[in-house]
Parts: sequence; C-alpha cells; structure tokens
Amino acid sequence: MPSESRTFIEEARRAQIIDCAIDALATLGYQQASMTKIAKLAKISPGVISYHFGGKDELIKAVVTHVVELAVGLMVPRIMAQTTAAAALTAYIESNLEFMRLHRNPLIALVEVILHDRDGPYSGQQETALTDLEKVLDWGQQTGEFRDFDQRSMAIAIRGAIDAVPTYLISNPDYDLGALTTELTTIFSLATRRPA
Amino acid sequence: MPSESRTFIEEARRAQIIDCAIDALATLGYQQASMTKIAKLAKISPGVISYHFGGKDELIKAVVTHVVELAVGLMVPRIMAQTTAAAALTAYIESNLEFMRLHRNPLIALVEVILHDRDGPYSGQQETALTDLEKVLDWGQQTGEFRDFDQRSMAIAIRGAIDAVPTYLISNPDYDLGALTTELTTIFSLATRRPA
DNA sequence: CGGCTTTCTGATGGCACGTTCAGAAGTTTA
DNA sequence: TAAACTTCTGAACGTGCCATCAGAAAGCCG
Repeated sequence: MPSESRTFIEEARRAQIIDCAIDALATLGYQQASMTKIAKLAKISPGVISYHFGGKDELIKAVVTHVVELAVGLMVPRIMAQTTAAAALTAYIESNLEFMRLHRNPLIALVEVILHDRDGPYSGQQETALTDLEKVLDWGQQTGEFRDFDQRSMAIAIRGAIDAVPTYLISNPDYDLGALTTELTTIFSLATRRPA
Repeated sequence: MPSESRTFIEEARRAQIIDCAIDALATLGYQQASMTKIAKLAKISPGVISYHFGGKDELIKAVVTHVVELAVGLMVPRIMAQTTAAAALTAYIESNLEFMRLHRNPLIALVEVILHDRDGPYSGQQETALTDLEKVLDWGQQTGEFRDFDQRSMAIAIRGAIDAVPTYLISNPDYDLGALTTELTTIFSLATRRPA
C-alpha cells in the first residue's frame, strides 16, 4: 500500500503505533514487546494494529524501514561530504555514534529486531551494511591511503565494534559516547592507514 | 545441588540434555529451542528436563556454565603463557577465534543465550569479559608496549569485533576463519602499539 | 437527516510454551 | 522376593501470544 493512497488518519495512526513499538522494543526488549503491550502503550485496542499493519511482521518491517531511513538520512550525507577515504571512514564511525546519541531508542529497537530475527528478512540488512562499508575501504585502498588489509575482515571488525555500542549502552546508559567516538576513530585510523 | 551428590545416571542425563540443548540453541535459535523440542532431540519426555534441572532457567544456566568452562579452559592457559602484553593480546584474539573453530555449536548457543536474555543474569558475563580484557590492556600500558588509549573503549572495540564473528558465521558458515584471525590480530596490534 | 465508508473495540479461538503430577517402569537394597 | 527409592512418561493445566471478527462508533457526503 503506497503512502500516497493513505488517509491522513491512517498516516497518523501508523506513525503513532510505530513510535510506541519503538519505545516498547527499546524499553522492554523484543520478547516482551507484544502486540497487546504496544497497543496498551498507544492506548488503543490490539485490533487496531492488525487493522493498520495487517500483522506483527508488517509492523516490525515498518519499524525497521523507518529507523533505517532515519539512519541513512543522517549518515550518508556526512560520509559523502568527505574528500578522502580516511576522512570518510572517520565520518562513517562518527555519524554512526552520533545517530546513537540523537536516536537512542530507535536504534536500540532496530538492534533488538535484528538480533532476534535470525534467518529473518533482516540478516540481509547486515550484509548490506558490510558491503556499503567495504566501498569506503575499497576507495582508500584504490587511492593508496589504506594498507592492503582484507576488506571483509576489516568491515566485520569495524561494524562489530560499532554494533557493540548499543548493547553496551543498554547496560551502561551513562557511558561517555564522546570518549568512545574519539577512540574508535583513532583505532581504525591506525588500523587502516598505510604505514610510513 | 553439588556435583558430588549426583548419581551416575543423573550426571549422564544432565550431560546429554545439555548437549541437546546446545544443538537446539545453535541450530534452531533461542526462540525455537523449547523444552519440548530439546526433549524430542534427546528422545526423552519433557518432564525429565524439569526433573533433572528444575526448570528451563536452570537448564540455560547449566549450558552457559558448561560453555564458559570450555572456553576458559582453552583460552586462559594460552594467554597466560605469553611474556609480553602484545603477545597476550594476540593470543587473546587468536584463542577466541580458535574456540569458535573447535566448538562452534557451543559458542553459538552461548551467544544465543546472552543476546536473548537482556537484563538477565548474563549481562554480567559481558562486564566480566570486558574487565578481564582490560587487565591485558593495562599490562601493556604499564610496560609501555601500548599507547595511552582509553581502556574501556578499546575493550569494547576488541570484544565487539570478536563477538561479531559468531553472528557472521551463522549466515556465512564457510567463511575463512584463518584470514579473519590474521586480520583481527593485525588490526588491534596496530591500534594498540605505541607509535615509534 | 440518512446512507456509506472508515476506523475502532474487546472478546474469542487456536496455538505453543513451561510446568506439574499421578502413576508406570526401572533400579537398588535388605 | 519384597520393599523402597529413583527415574521416567505423557497428558493436563494455566498463561501469553497473534490473528480474527461481529458489531459499535466516528467521519463523510449527498
């Protein structure tokens, strides 16, 4: 159902439900974020969710799409604006962590979904993230800024380090993201650069 | 119930059930690994599990304890055997990945449990892993082998990179662990060492 | 106002889960 | 062998889940 053909009310309800689903996922975790609880959060009847989304799967898909759009919108321009691959990699890491700072709950909700939907339609998301990152790495190797590491291994390491942060933040909400950002960019700058 | 006071039969059953639980967790995932399915795998009645373990929580705890023991037994001696902090860090990473190679299903089972038991008793495991790693990092900073990075941030990055591997292997079971091991040790060697 | 569609309610059904339990089967002890 | 204990079975129970649906409410329009 294309967005154009949706009523004003329908748009509003969908947005409200998605927001509540994000809150439920982030605060309760995937297991506890049931349709009934999400409905209770939104102060509506459980049936409404099925009415607007058809089922739980579609609601989850809508949440993922929404958060991914948010993330891409924030990160891609920042990365594209760089003129060297090294700067792009730094911007990649920084914008990832900046997104955590600005949209913590949506990100945690996204992580919850991805972690719990094994073999689900979101394992593809991970592969996409890796190949996107590899483009930056390839750029740097082409220009000679980066040394000759294995791109896939490096991508796994970088994404792994980034993806560890939200999980860590769930247990330690007050940890200083700034220090972490500085250190992560330094680590992978040192790890990727061509030795003098 | 201490291990000493257990019958031979009880020991055998517990071991069998733990093995089947590991297989179920690794192949089906946390959600699908129900008591009934584990019992079916072990070709016993569901009641037997409750009889020997008291409940699902205790079974999961037994699985975690078992795998952690396996891992510690393999990794700690290798790390302790090193004479420099840099070598210890390399051994840390290598033995982690070696454990994946030797005990893939137990490790995946462990990861499944830790990922799905948010706020559960296993979030503590993660903190323990970080502080243990920080001991190695602190060693290297004391001796001057390592530069002055923030230990917590570095620990998060290293563990994140390592923990990303099992998840990646679920989707890509045939990826070359050797190449990954070499690259990960190189990355964090470059990232930690004191610049000349 | 009266018909028509959209939107919502809240109860219901069906399903899978973990746990429990009366009794059966097996094992040990005397 | 007989009694006592351990181990096991499989059905039953209570719970929470998602999906469904008849009917109520609300909005829209002629």
